[in-house]
Amino acid sequence: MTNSAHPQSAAPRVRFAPSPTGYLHVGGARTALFNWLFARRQHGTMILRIEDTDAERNKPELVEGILDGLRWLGVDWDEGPFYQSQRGALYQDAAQKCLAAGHAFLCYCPAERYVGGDAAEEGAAAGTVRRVVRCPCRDGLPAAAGKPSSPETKPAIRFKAPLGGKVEFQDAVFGAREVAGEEIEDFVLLRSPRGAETAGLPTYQLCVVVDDADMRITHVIRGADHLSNTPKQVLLYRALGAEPPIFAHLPLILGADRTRLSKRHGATDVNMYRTEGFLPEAFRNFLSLLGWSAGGDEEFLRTRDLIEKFSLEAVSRTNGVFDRPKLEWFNTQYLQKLPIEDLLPEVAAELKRSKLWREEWASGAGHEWFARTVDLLRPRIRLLPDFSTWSRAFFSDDFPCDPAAKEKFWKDQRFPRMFAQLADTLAALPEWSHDPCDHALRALAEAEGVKAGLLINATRVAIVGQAVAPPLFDTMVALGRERVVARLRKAATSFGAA
RNA sequence: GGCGCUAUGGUGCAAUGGUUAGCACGCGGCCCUUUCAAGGCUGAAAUACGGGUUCGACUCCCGUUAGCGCUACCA
Repeated sequence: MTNSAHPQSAAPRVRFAPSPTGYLHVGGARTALFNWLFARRQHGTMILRIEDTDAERNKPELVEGILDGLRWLGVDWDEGPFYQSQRGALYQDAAQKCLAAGHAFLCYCPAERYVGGDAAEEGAAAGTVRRVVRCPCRDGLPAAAGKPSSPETKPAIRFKAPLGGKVEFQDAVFGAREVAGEEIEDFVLLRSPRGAETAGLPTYQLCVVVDDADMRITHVIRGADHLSNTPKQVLLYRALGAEPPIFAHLPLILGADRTRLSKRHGATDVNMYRTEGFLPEAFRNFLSLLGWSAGGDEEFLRTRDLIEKFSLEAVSRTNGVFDRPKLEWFNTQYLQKLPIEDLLPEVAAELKRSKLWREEWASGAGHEWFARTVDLLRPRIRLLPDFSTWSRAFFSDDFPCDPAAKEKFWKDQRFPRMFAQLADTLAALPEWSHDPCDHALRALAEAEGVKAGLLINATRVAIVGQAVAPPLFDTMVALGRERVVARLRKAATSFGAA
């Protein structure tokens, strides 16, 4: 009984559904990115939904950080954000509907009767109950388990999982999936009320399905950690009279030791990468290649390329390691290869943060100078803040002189004299450009009987305060005659004297 | 424990059942050179193991091993 709203016939609708129990982590960001790439590629709709049903672990103040992370990543959304905490009636209705239709039952078991996870292992060893597969309450025997059913006992609502048969669904990444009905446990839909005033809160399984159905999500793209839970959700879709969407489970992102990525692997908060000064497009490129590839050998893929080439079918099924060195490589690639005008705003923002920015660089000749200087600097920059630290001497006269770099030259008393001499020569140059500076310095070096390279290195330290900088004469041109001459004169008097 | 997923160099990805198994990061060497980068060239480095199927297997099937996921009144 397919209707016109069948998942595959409509324009795709996808969603990213973080829960505000922490920051936006790398794995979530990758999930968000893939949803977004898919939506943009297919001209579909991207929806943002905040899954905040866990009243205890949920921290509303974290939502803004997650949204910031998404915005920085360049992931935008067409609908939402919706909050599950504000949609309670929908879940209550759905649970009642399941109950009325016989798809669910009231469970009077105390919550602590059944345990899972590690505790289950211990329980198994002790020969006690391991897990809920078939709850004794499902046949309408509230007290069947021998539990006290006092008038105060408030039931949970559990889904009545099938005793046999198969549950099938389609996964764009993992293929056609099939699970035996008896493998699925009687999972909770509505928690039993804790305390007299609290209504039973819905569980994740109920909320996702109700919302995904209500929001007409056609493709559920999420982490592979949800793969095993999907059959339960498929059952719920059917019970609610909805057609299940197509699923696409993404392989997990692991740390260097191949365990799940966590804080001890370093930064896992996307906003930390922003703070460190990665370019969002570089981060996006790197992230997109974790569990996906465009097919060929091309790796430098700008956002438009990613959108053009993205497909769920090309997503890998293998968990991948988050390789920070490669992320850094991507960043340097973007720093170098981006059209200069695309990079300038990021650099300007960095300089503003560091209070080094000057409005005259925003337009006209000042802007041209700014663009040329950034262009000169960028092959050596690794992270955005390097522009205001490592390259500080290019944007301010207030910069430190590296003592170690200075020490290499200050013992040689010829340098102060040569700096003074060079300053005079440069000041008198008819034209301020690379070659005249070059010739002037080499002529001086020859006259003084000093190797040109040595004088070049010393001069570099004199005018930018450090041994590492772009080629000297390009640096001179970028700094401008005024600054170079002034800094040389200052070095002439302060260099030898310590 | 049960159920499931996965397996190509250290890492991320390629390879219609037929390639000397390719690219990139990282690592080593060389070139360039005015410091440091960048760039160019280059080297080492992989199909987890065992059985099948096939003329031929990284590719298909089975088993083993390992890793991971799920197994919550978390999401």
